[in-house]
Amino acid sequence: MSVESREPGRTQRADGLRNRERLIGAAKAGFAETGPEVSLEEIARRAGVGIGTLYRHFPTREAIVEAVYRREVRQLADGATRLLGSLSPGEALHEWMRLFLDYVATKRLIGPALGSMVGGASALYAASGETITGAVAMLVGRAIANGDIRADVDPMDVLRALVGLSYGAAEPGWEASARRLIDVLMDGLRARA
Amino acid sequence: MSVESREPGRTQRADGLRNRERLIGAAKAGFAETGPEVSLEEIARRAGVGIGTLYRHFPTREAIVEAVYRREVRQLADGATRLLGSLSPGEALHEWMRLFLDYVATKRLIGPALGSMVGGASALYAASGETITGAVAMLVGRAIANGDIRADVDPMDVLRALVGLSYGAAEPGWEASARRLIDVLMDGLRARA
DNA sequence: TTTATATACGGAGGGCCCCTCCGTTTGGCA
DNA sequence: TGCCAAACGGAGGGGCCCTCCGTATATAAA
Repeated sequence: MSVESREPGRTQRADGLRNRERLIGAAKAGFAETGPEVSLEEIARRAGVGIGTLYRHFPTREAIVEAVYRREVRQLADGATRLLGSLSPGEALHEWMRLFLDYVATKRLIGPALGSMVGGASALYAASGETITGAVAMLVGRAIANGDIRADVDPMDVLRALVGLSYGAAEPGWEASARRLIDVLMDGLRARA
Repeated sequence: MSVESREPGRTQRADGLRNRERLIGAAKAGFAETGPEVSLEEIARRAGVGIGTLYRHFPTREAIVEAVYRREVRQLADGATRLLGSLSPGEALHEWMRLFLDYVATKRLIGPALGSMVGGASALYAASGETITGAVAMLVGRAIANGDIRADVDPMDVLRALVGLSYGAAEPGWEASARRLIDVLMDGLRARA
């Protein structure tokens, strides 16, 4: 927050930016491997950074949790554009659905840690919902326009399917199963010859 | 557990029993005043007991949380019998409903701390549900038999009403409001002349 | 009553964590 | 190249969890 929008008192130093990114990455890895209770000192260690640096960038635990979440949402949305740049629209949609699974895993890991944010968390989730809706609409639209998938597909249906797949994330083996189901879903979406 | 059912290798010492009770009491007070994250050392301090003693009686945090919960349920159930011994059945029911509020508060405070018990927690809750169902059935039955309340009252309806009152426990002022509503409910239940 | 001993007690101490504070280093502009 | 705000790192105070073990005592047997 405070670091994101800085008035030009000087400039944002490159090392500061780098460490910030490292910390977010380390936090994500820590959540994935240790769970939501991973210690802040552990995150700093993983990032190869002093504990003081962590606290300067993220004054509270929630701050860093939120940062991880934001970055994940952004990467998911950016992923749509990126994939459309290098793959056929149909393939891009397919690949993006796989990306979505990773996002779900993150959300699940991070949700608990966000519990204390009371009101703020729901606003955060709401904003991310819009971002994702936009991304899926774009992907589906392009895929239809290109004739890769059936023309009567509602983007929201695709999103609902993905959300549906997310129930029961947590059980072991969930991700493998979800990936298979995504392949099936994609087959079903494809335009018939 | 291990302490509850002891084979007669010797006897359960009186001081041990006393401290166990003190610890449960202190834990309840701690949950009420500090919340579910109250530290075990704080509980021991409140009980006027060394930390070692706490750990001997309750090897894990869950163990003491569960003990508080069990005691609360038992007191609620025993309360029904006790109240019936000293008051008219109608008054006993009225007073017992007030007791129920205290139980709800405890459950709310303790529920989060039970999160880690995974399967065990639901079994614990289920057992307590039966205990409470029995108590309310007895109270209502006696009150009807005595002509204190209308004869067409289903005990489960009373229980449902009480559970309904419990929604929104957490907001400040909830308990006072719930107590007033219990008076209203009791008026409604009373047999007409 | 006295004694023996299983039972119970208490708290020091090791390890980890949170968070602050401040002396040191360094990136970037002039 | 030199300056200095920006950024760094980690020691240190305080807390919590949990174990371990020497000490005290309730109780049953003598």
